[in-house]
Amino acid sequence: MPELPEVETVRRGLSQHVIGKKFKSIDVLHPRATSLKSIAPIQSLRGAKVKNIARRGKFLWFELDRPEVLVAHLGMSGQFLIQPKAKTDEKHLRVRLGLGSDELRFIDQRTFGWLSVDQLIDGVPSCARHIALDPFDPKFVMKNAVVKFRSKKTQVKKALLDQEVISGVGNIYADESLWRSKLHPEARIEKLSDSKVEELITNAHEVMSEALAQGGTSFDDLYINVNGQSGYFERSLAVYGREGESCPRCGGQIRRIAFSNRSSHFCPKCQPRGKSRA
DNA sequence: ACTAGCACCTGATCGC
DNA sequence: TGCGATCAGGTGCTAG
Repeated sequence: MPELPEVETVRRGLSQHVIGKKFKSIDVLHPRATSLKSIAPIQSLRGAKVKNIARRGKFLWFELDRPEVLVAHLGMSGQFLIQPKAKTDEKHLRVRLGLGSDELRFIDQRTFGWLSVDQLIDGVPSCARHIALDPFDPKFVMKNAVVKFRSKKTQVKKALLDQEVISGVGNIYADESLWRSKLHPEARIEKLSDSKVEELITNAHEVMSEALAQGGTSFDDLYINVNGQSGYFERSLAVYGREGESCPRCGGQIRRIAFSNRSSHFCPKCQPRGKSRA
């Protein structure tokens, strides 16, 4: 579910409410809430004080007053909520971290999200070391990303979603970036120039920046900020979830096609597949 | 070494 | 009303 703008919105919310607080108690209510890669039980972080909260792509981590970090991935339906201790448990509450009068709750309907204890290697949790820099990272270098992107022999949308090429982009912002770039999701990368790939990555960065400014995209309450607020970028989407509607650019009819157990939304009129090879 | 495909879950919605 | 099929913001394993 949550892509970079949503995860960054959550990171900012957590920063406001959790930095400087101690995990006074930790209760794990579902076994799948802990990643198999965790180097220690989540409960072992009891007593740790949160110093900072960092992110790369869709991975979040809490830096603590000890060498270990608490890593979190929201998967498709994970969320963090700051709640008063007395508040009734949510149906899919998986982990409860006591902060004093409030609790930090990790809630996750589909259980694809997880928490883990990990160590930092060069400032990044070892479980996230394979994740590429995202376009918001100060160390992100466009030229390197373009080279990596063009080395892939696949469809353009596959590479855009490949978190080892560029991180942070998910299904919504992939479709929106491709629309902005007038690229068919199934276009072959081999046919794209350096400058076209750079344009695509720039558009991905831009659409995610705009979404972040709106607090992300919320279709329902599966994605909300730590205080329960929705994001408002849904109204600005051009193609995602708009099958059958008119393309805001050319008026063509937006189509939805199958894409590896999921969907791609695009305008066949202004996102042509590209010239077929001779 | 690379890529495609599917498994991992729960719940909402749609068509019959 | 019920029931199966399909779909949903992601990642990672494995077969080829």
